[in-house]
Amino acid sequence: MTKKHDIPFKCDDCPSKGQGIFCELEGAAIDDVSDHKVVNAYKKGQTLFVQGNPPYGMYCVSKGNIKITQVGEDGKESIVRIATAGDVIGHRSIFTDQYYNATATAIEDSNVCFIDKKYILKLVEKEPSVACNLIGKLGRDLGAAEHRLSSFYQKNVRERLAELLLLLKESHGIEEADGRCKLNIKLTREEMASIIGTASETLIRFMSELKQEGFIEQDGKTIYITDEEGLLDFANIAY
Amino acid sequence: MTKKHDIPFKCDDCPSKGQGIFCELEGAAIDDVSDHKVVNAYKKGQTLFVQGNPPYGMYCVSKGNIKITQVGEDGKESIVRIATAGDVIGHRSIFTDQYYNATATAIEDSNVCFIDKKYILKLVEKEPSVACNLIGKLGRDLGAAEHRLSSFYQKNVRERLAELLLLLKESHGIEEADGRCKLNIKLTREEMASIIGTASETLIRFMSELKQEGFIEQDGKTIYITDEEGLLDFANIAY
DNA sequence: CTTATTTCCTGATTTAGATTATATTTTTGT
DNA sequence: ACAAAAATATAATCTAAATCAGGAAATAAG
Repeated sequence: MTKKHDIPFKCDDCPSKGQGIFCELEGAAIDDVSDHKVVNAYKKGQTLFVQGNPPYGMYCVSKGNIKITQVGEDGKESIVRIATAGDVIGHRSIFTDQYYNATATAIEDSNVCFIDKKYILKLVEKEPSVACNLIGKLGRDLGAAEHRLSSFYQKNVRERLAELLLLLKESHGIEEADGRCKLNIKLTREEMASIIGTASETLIRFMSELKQEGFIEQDGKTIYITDEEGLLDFANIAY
Repeated sequence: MTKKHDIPFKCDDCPSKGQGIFCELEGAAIDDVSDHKVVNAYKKGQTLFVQGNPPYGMYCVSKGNIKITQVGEDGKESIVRIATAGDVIGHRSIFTDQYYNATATAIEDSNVCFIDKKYILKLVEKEPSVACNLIGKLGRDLGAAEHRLSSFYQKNVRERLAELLLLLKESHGIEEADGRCKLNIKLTREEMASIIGTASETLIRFMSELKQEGFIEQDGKTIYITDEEGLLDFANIAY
């Protein structure tokens, strides 16, 4: 594995400051967190941790996007979650006392802080705001996972794709001057397919369809949403 | 809706004592919880709360089984989780400040305690053990949801059915004297189908297959697992 | 007890999407 | 800059599971 590069900075200077579970900590309290973390720079494709390994701490994304994947016996990869700036990863395993049941991989060059397990467990006991934010974060993630679960059964691939694009708009969308919305995340077709649980060929087919219908545009690997209403319609179509 | 029936008792006398998120509270602390709850008896089929409504508190199952479902535009129902004695329900919505995004329905006669929202929020700040147990509970639920998510894509219906039966054995299995394992939960075929995300006809077909193969037996609506190894094999089969 | 309703089961038919195959474009490494 | 590898794209075929259809059991209701 390529050696990851260390770049020290304080939580107070983090680009994702005010977004994560430490957002309510101030002064000495947040400096204390800074003193207990290590910042690592991961190149695209590098893994933070691997399914089956024991957790030694928690990760907090400062910059970039990390995919959380599960690999089946047959080698098929499913993306169960994507973590962005301000998100934590690996927290699940710490508090449930289980081995990692997923693998975390940087899908672009990212900065991620590592915080020791013991310190986090202590911090949650000491700082109710951290505990509450963590509960909230887990709660929203669980809500999202359960929503996707029912989508899987209740919707077909075209609808799930439209839903995915709208979700990515919420989480990574940037409104452009020309009225289009740029999705500020680069995913391969394979990765998009493994989020909505379909074959990449099928996903590509429906992406082409969406482009032809004029709902989305593409510039290299960057996707622009040009007609949100249309996508909403497309996502609801019942057969 | 049929009137639900109130039956007062203390947390210390709860059949699920020691299993839930309050398990580390003792003496005055647990009595304080008792003073802030109401015990309700729900008949089979009664709903605790409905998707879209605002949450006023949290539910803690004392006895019985509650299904958590999401209904799509087309009316299809997905069971996203089943809560048993010791489990909490509705906690997600309280801490994420969202409306309920699922409906909770008793699948058998059950006793469930209701705890006011304000009190719970205060308790989590005051009692680190409750916060940690809640984080652990959410973490395990999230892990289970994400596992099911990847199963959905990576496994076919027969494999998911075998997996479901093995999971039900873990959560509701009772070892019988004759070596069989009784699943102490009564689900309709429709409900089982909506857990693994398939049509009831398809589920019934594979259930018949499992019976013919001798992996399971049935007595009325009660399922017995007679060959766990066989099921494990059945769940792994790759085509 | 009899009827009605719901749940369970099995077979036939259809279809959404997986799989296979092949070509083109883009990215990566040297 | 160029070759090799990876990602994208489109079309043709195949299959797992949905849907449709009809009856048997089991439960509930009168």
